[in-house]
Amino acid sequence: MQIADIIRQLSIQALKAVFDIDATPESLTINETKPEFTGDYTLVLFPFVKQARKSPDALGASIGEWMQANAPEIISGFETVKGFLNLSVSNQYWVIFLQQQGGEHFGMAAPHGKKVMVEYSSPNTNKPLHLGHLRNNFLGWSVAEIYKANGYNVMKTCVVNDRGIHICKSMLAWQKFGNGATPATTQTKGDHLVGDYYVKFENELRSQSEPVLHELLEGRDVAGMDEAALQKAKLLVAKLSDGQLPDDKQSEIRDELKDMARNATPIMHEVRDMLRKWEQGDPETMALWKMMNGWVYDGFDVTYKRIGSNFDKIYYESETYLEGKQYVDEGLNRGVFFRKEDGSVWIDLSGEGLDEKLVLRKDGTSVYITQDIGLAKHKYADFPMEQSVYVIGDEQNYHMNVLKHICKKLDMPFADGIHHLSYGMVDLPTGRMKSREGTVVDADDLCDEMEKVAADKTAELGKVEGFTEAELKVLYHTLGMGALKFYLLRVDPKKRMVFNPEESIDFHGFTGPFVQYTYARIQSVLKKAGYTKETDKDLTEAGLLPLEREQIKLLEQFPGMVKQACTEMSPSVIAHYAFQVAKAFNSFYAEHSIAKAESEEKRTLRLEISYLTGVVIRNAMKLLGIAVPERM
RNA sequence: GGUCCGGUAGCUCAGCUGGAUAGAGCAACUGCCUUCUAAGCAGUAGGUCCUAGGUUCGAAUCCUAGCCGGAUCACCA
Repeated sequence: MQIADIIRQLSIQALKAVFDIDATPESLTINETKPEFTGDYTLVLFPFVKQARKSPDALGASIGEWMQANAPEIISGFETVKGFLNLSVSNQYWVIFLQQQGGEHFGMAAPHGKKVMVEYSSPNTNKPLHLGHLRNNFLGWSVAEIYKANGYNVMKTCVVNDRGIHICKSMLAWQKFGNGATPATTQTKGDHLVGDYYVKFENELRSQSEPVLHELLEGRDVAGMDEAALQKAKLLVAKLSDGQLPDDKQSEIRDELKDMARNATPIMHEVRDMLRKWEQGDPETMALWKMMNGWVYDGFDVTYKRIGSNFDKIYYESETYLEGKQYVDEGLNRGVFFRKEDGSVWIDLSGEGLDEKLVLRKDGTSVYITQDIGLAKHKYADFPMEQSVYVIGDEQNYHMNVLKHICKKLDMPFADGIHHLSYGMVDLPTGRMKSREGTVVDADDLCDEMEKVAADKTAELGKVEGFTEAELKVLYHTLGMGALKFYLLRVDPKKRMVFNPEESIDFHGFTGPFVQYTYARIQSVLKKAGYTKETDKDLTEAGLLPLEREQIKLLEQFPGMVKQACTEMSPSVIAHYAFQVAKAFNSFYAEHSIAKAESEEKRTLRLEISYLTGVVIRNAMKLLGIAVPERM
């Protein structure tokens, strides 16, 4: 049990014994004592002043005395200040903790058999990965590690969006403009090559749609548009030329016309044809699809390997997208869904504060949500988990809410365990990333840049001596990825965040390399001092200086942080904690000599503190997916 | 318009199940490398915690209203 919980228990016992007050653990406020007062943890007395019918000072004194008398091995002293009972934890407690609780796996809970699935990454096979995907990947990986550290059996999954009109766009453009180009002939990474053709498609579409839009605005008929659409377009144009509409309404109509024009272009007709052929299983189209997707997967493999991401199971949408339909029948039979006159199927979620939601089109084909229902069921069949975490951007909050409600209404056993780990978009200092303006930060480029900066800084500091070329390469990778991951994970996931390129490559302060540096420093000290673990030496008499005590206190909190990170599904908790530990150690290091301590007991004590700090940093960073170097 | 999320130092972010004088990092300024790694440490300066009410011993934190920013409310995925 952690010391904060022990103090909580003691407080409850004291209140009962001295004042006969029944307090619940939740009704107690226990904080760390502010540095300006003496003590380690503080019990807030105000809530009990009335019941005890004592002044805060008297109340605090009684409780403090009781604790000191009944748990002298834990509480060594107390002080009541203005309604706050500041409790000092005994040196003995801290030292015993340091010698006995520590170990290579400190902070990691034993397995308890509960299962959790974490779905993350979810790439499209028409574009390479970018900065937003990195936030997703790092979050997913880290949350999976955090669950493992809390004793869960974790299955990491990835759902690949490998079908649909957007995939066909790359395929069509390659057919039209590619001249048989392959990753090999062009020396281009497969995902980038395919992405390039996606861009080519969009460019072609733009140039084709401009004249069409012009025609529409002129009120002329456009080939390839059906009668109804044409009528609608004419109506919109008439509204526009009216000149009566406010600006925002006007631009809305312009956007709508633009869309219509885009859809009426020859190339959009072609791409829709291609999708139809794909759905019919046309051999030629399938072959093209398989070939190009293969290129993309080869490219993704390289990137995933580089960023240290992998999955236990990959689901391909092309294989699962038809599965949801069978549950529509089930839902209809049970009255969860209803059918409208046109044949479309809906669910009414107005009771849940949402709207009516379509689950099957009138032509009988499934929509996004239908596929997700099918996939959820499929996942559960593969891995009957208690919890299922979806790492998906916050623009899908509504969708995920709907999915959870539908699964609940269908009485799916995993429904209550569905959690949407919703994260905010990554913006640039200049605003949001826009592919049209070419401001998207490519994942591969970013990794290159980070490693290059790591190399430059290392060279600048003259720290390359004693490393082989191969070791340096590993080090640059460790540092570059550490900086990037830490930068993206230190922010609360649900918040939108700003990616400042200059700040992200900073290796000072609240950064990955700072924590990594502290770890390397510790290993260097331990190595030079010839450290070996000593558990039988009696250190309780050596006393604890303030910085020594602070450091042990911080380390003792690690298991609690691991738990908190899990309940909050927030790696940022770990990032902040890891930084705090590193920062405190550096102060301690600067103030006290470790290997040349004043006495043998102090030397042993400080080596133990250093060792456990190293363990905590390594384990905490591992939860973030960040490796730590033995030297740097 | 409905729903959800955010608004804390010049910038990026903690703190939000109510607790003591609101914290880090970056940027600025001052010091500290013949002693275990200076990618470090110590210090100075920097705040209407969006606004206005309310709840109470106590509010950045809870409630109400409003302001600003974002997302979403598709027979797209």
